[in-house]
Amino acid sequence: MKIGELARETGLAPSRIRYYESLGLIGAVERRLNGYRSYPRETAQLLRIITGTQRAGFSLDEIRSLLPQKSGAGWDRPKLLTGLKQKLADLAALQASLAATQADLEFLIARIESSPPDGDCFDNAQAVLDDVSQRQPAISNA
Amino acid sequence: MKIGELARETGLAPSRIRYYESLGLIGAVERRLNGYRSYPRETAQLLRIITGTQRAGFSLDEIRSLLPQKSGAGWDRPKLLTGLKQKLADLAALQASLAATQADLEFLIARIESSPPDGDCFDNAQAVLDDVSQRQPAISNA
DNA sequence: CCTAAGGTTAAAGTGAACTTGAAGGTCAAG
DNA sequence: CTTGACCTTCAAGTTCACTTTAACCTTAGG
Repeated sequence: MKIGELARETGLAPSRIRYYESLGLIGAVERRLNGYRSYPRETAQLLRIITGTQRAGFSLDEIRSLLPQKSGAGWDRPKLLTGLKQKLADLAALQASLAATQADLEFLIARIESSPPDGDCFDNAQAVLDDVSQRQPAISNA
Repeated sequence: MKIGELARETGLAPSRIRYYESLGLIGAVERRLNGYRSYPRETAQLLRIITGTQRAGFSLDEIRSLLPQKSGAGWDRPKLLTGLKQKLADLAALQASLAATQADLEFLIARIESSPPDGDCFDNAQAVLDDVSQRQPAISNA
């Protein structure tokens, strides 16, 4: 699989894929005789995992630390497990924070929908904002 | 409340708070006679909402479009509601994607923990990676 | 053979989100 | 009345995550 095909399959720009490789996120890529990169099928999944983890709030540096290098000398299993479990905890925290944000949004929407249909001016806006502000901490901030 | 106190309370740098103001995220801030900014108590909550929404994957530009400007001429209620509901949908999608990532991680951890304690070398790593790659799409990519 | 589409590298450019620096004003304590 | 902590503005600097550009090579098709 050439880089263009992989790009089409994942929706990522070829430049982005090469960039990830340059950061060590993809490991060593096989080359054809002409110098073209040749990817195994799994790379698409790997890229999806990378972008997904990214959207979950992890930096590319953090992601690299999680991904085992195919080309590496070997794994440090305990270290890897610790890292993975840490990320799992992070993920849970992020999800909680997301849920809180979602609750905030839902509350805000309900408040607006149930407010008097005629009075849509400044005071109303202020009241809604105040209501939202009054709610519990909701979001745990790093 | 002066900017330093607000900074301490929220854990944000004063420069960051001024930056948000410059982007129109905080609206008009009251000033004392000496020119110092003076914040009402709610601002801390507002900042927490901003950072939380940010962590949920929204840009400051998007966040501004969601936040009503206290100083603005008025609200466009239908437009606001549409925007909020769109964000809610986005949030749900992001949560689903997070859950999938979490499932991936849990699967990976289980796989590593149950693998032969002696064979912790390259082949093992490759097998784990392949297993993970084989799982369902898991992450919906933008 | 020529062309168009796609591949290669290295280096420079971009946009978002901040931070830092310079140069200065304010204020309470000693 | 000076010192230190805090405030002000504005411009410039930084980091991250890419993209774009330039110069060049490869391959398939008419």
